[in-house]
Amino acid sequence: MTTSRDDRPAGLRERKKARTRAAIQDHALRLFIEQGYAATTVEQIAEAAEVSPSTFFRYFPTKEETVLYDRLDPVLIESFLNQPPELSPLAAVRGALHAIFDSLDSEESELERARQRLVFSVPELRARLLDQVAGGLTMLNDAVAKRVGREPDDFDVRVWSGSLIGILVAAYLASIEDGSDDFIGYFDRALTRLEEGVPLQP
Amino acid sequence: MTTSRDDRPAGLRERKKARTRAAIQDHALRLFIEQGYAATTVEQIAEAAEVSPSTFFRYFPTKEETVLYDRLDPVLIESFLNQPPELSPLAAVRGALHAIFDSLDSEESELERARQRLVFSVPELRARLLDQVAGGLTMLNDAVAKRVGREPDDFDVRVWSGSLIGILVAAYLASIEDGSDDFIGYFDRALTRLEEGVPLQP
DNA sequence: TGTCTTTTGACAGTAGCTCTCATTTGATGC
DNA sequence: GCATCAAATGAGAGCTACTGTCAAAAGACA
Repeated sequence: MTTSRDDRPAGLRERKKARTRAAIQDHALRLFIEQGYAATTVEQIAEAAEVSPSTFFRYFPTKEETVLYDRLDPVLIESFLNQPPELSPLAAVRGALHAIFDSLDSEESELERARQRLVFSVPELRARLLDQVAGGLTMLNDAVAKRVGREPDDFDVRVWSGSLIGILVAAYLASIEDGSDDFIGYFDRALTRLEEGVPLQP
Repeated sequence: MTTSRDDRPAGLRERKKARTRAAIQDHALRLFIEQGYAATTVEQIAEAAEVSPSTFFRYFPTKEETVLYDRLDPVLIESFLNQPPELSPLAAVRGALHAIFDSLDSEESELERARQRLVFSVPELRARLLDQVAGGLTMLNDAVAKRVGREPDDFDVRVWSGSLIGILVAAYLASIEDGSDDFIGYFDRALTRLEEGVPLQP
């Protein structure tokens, strides 16, 4: 049997769980946008999703996590690792970014953008997001090391990965500040600068 | 009259406030190290510092802040801005880092290191630290822009600042992982790499 | 249908944090 | 010194995120 994507919904139990999880997350996001993050209590979310508060915490360890859980992250890493081996690390990064973000339909990317706006405007969430980014740095560093055939604790590799993440964050912030939706374009330009050795003439 | 450093303790009130603040922070740090961060309650800290819990929250908005408040941060920025104008941005960064960290006596830097270890081991604190780093990026970006005579939203400037911060964080993490105390040395090497255009050959 | 396992809800409890109000304590003019 | 005012403090009530326990409900499987 061949199911197109999310392979095998399996039992009723699993499907119900997935639905509950999605319901909680959706209602949470909606309420946060409508009334603000702090002003929305877990109890309200639970009620909206028609579960008890206890159940809420069985699905999400913290209120923050309903917003922070990023479905794209693991997909991005996987895509990076699957880029053709003859590509340079930087070209592979570029390829992975495009592969993922160009595949989102307009509804998905609109929701994703709403989520990002929320994360950036709530200090609490922003802080945890950055911690995730730092975690991503380790993963990226390992992947880069593998790709260029060096050790993960190689200093050049670490510095390179660090600059890459720093550049991406800076480009992302720039796109937000400019009010632009085209963060992929910003990423591209930033990657090109890194390719050129991060020049900076007065 | 010449007071050596912290100019004019002024009134009794001010001095008492400063003492209370320091007491809270010191006892908090001590208790965190002794019993762990989560296991230490605000009530315990308040009791140790001989103030009421209400007073604790008048001095620090959150429990986290007792650890996170970094006295070196504003000093670093100031030092960067005061570096001789003929230096390149990168040389100015190097100069500022050395100016500050080389001036710490052994007790100060030991305490600072204990604080850093704590911050890095508690996810909650680490997350907020990173948010501070992101805030620092904006300040750095503005300072760099001024230094090279460009606009703060200049893309090259942003990318450069981003890569610098990313590199410093990566170098810092590397020093921690290696168990080295010489993070200044790591910073230096990382800065040199940036100077060379962040090369990475396979 | 009956049994076993997972999921759920009710409830109680802890701790971070806010707010209010009365009391104390340092600053200041006389 | 003393009276007056502003700032600092403590006591206490209250909200909410989060944890842990236990019994009831619902799906899996025979």
